[in-house]
Amino acid sequence: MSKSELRILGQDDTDAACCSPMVREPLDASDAADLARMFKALGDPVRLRLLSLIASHEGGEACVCDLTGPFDVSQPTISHHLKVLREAGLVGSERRANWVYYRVVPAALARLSSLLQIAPAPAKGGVRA
Amino acid sequence: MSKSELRILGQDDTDAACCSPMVREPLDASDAADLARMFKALGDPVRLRLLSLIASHEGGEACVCDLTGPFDVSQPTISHHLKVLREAGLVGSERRANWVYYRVVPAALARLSSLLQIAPAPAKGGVRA
DNA sequence: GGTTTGTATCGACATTCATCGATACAGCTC
DNA sequence: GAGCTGTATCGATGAATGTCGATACAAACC
Repeated sequence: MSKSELRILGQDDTDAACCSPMVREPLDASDAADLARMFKALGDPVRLRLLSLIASHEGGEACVCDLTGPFDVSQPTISHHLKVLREAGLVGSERRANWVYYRVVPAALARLSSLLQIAPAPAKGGVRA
Repeated sequence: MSKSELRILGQDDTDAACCSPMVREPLDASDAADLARMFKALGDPVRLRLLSLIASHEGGEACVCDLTGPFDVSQPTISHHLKVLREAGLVGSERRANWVYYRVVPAALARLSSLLQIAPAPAKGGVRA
């Protein structure tokens, strides 16, 4: 398993219904703690670039050997950052032969994205035209 | 002024064109540093709930007096967190009489949201509808 | 089996961060 | 002006974080 799990991105409604944007209602404390762990994982430039490199890599996955090159930090540091992303649920990893391949977890990114989504036209009375 | 600034949310295209999702191409280092500061600001449960409270408050704004109640932390701590959100560009503040009102900066949230947006159908071979 | 290559863990260190109490500042009301 | 209320800043402190070199683990290759 875990390889054949390629589900369509916004399609799994187990997670899809979870996240109305936070303009609609205030987050409760437990949701906030959960989401904050994910945002915190994104709160480092190296990790952000790592995620971007993984997401934009061909096939949607990249091995660690592809990721250590573009940075000025050491290999243990890259490994540490990947672990943070993995434990936040933003990426998953799989070992194939000598290499470990990382790929993004689309549902996690979609959850954060939709949380930050803002109503395009709030129809809030005074703001009209 | 500054009160009449209520522009429609996703409408200002000055920032709207900035952000192709990071699946399309890897972020460069300076963009990543900029974005990481914003995500880091979201990486705390108190700040996330603060932002949510502000965004969901009627009129799209809330005074600090509305924000200190729901938390177990002290008033200076709330003030500190609001400062972090403000310096990250996620909220703006305005003083009116005794009270200071905070409101979200929609363009900032939209930028982060669209960055995390994932291509709805990557045309990955098998996954098509 | 020994060696080599790719990745993760360990221990240490400097820096940043979240939090607090005390206090200062801003603006209202009397 | 005096006092009051709402908010921000200051200084301190314990905890978390990013980084490194050294080292351990995993899998291939000879």
